[in-house]
Amino acid sequence: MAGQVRTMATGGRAAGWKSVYDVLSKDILSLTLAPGELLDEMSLSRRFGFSRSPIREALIRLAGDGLVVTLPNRTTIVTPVDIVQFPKYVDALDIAQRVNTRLAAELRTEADLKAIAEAQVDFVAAIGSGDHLAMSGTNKAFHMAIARAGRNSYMMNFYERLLDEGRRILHLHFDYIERTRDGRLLTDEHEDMIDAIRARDVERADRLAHMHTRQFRDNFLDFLRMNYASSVDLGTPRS
Amino acid sequence: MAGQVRTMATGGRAAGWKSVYDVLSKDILSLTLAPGELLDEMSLSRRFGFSRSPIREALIRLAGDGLVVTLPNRTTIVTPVDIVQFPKYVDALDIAQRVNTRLAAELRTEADLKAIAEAQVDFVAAIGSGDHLAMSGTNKAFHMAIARAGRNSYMMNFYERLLDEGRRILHLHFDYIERTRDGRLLTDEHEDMIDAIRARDVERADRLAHMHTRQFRDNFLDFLRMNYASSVDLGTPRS
DNA sequence: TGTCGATCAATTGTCGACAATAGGTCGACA
DNA sequence: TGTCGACCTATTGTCGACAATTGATCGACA
Repeated sequence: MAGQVRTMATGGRAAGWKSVYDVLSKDILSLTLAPGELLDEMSLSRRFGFSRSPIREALIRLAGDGLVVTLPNRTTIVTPVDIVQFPKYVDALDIAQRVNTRLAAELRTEADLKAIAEAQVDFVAAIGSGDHLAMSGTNKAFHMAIARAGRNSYMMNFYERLLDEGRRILHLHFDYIERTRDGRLLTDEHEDMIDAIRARDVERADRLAHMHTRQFRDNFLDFLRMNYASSVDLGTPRS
Repeated sequence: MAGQVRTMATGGRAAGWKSVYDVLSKDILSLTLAPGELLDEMSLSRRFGFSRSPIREALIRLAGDGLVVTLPNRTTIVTPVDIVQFPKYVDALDIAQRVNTRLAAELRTEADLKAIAEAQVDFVAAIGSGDHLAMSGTNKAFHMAIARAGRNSYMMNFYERLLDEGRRILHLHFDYIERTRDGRLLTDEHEDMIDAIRARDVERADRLAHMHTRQFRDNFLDFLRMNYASSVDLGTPRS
């Protein structure tokens, strides 16, 4: 490490583990730390300039969030993105997205609408900036604002966890989305959802949420279907 | 503390935090450790006979599970049972129960059915034993066997977290249930669910799951409605 | 060449000490 | 009597050291 990152955290105690947690969380969500990558305490201790205790505490908290995997006497790893589980992920996201968006259409206040609209403005700005981490972060913030309007913390927490996994999946194929979608990234769908919530149209909100999940799924499947490699003629295999 | 509980854990390292985690987890779920109760590291260190590090690690893991609340520089507390949120909890449990039970009816194998049936046998035995912790534990295990048959780990994890909270709520009113239900505790409903899953009757499984949630809700609301106090005549308030 | 046991180094889990924090108590003052 | 500041104590957060674990390497042997 060329230099230590000894973050001067604002606020008092717990500045150790929290600063480590925040940085690692961001790095994992943005795929700066790749799925499966090793996170050993000694390296992190040298990198952040804290002793191993706050490092360990940050890692345990990240494990609680599902972002890393810790096993006894083993080096912690960044949680792998399990593509085989993608269909299960999509099914769960669909449920969470539909329930939270329905609840928002049912229970929203004027203040909620304002917050959702502001989150969408931030999202559109992030799209313009080209900053992938900001894009995935403001997308999540938009959906969290909707979930907040739905007023069920259990459903919201479930949704948040799924959205975080979705952020990592998004980062796997941002380049692809930008090339094939003129960088649009589903902004129209967000606007439609806002309209349905404003109109208290629960069924429409549900349908839009469902379509939103399907779009996300189809984007990723298209990405997986893509063949990046140059055409290489290996000849016809002999049987 | 009259004597130390220095548990001789099987297996190697991580025996420190894990044994603390297991004991505290059980105590919290059974309400032996009451909601809101303080868990200070020094006392736990003396109680379990470990230094504070594994205690802290266990507490951070318990916080990740939602069983305790840790804040910087504050003594950790057992997560309160928030009765105001009970309706939100029931709505979320309803979704999770229905989705997992539907999926089980759709995707179950013969091995799944066997596992579910065995879990129900354990549950019935626990009812007979009168051991509240075993009753709530085997009830959870029954529903987890169903969720396993549904094959969506995201929905299963969500359900598990809700069932754990439900265990604590169950422990709040076990005596009441036993007095008013002849200790039956919904065993017939479990059998009906097994039948629907065996028959791959997805819609019936869904309905039964929904009724199961409603029954749980109604039991608890009846319990809250009960007046335990002896009748005390304070006279008619003067306006 | 493959297998096994011994050794070593780098990690992880825990220990106890030190420093920082927060709440309670006490005395002074208005 | 209520408020404020100083002091004290018991906690929490972090430190660095020690012991345990694990994987890699090496040498011996068949």
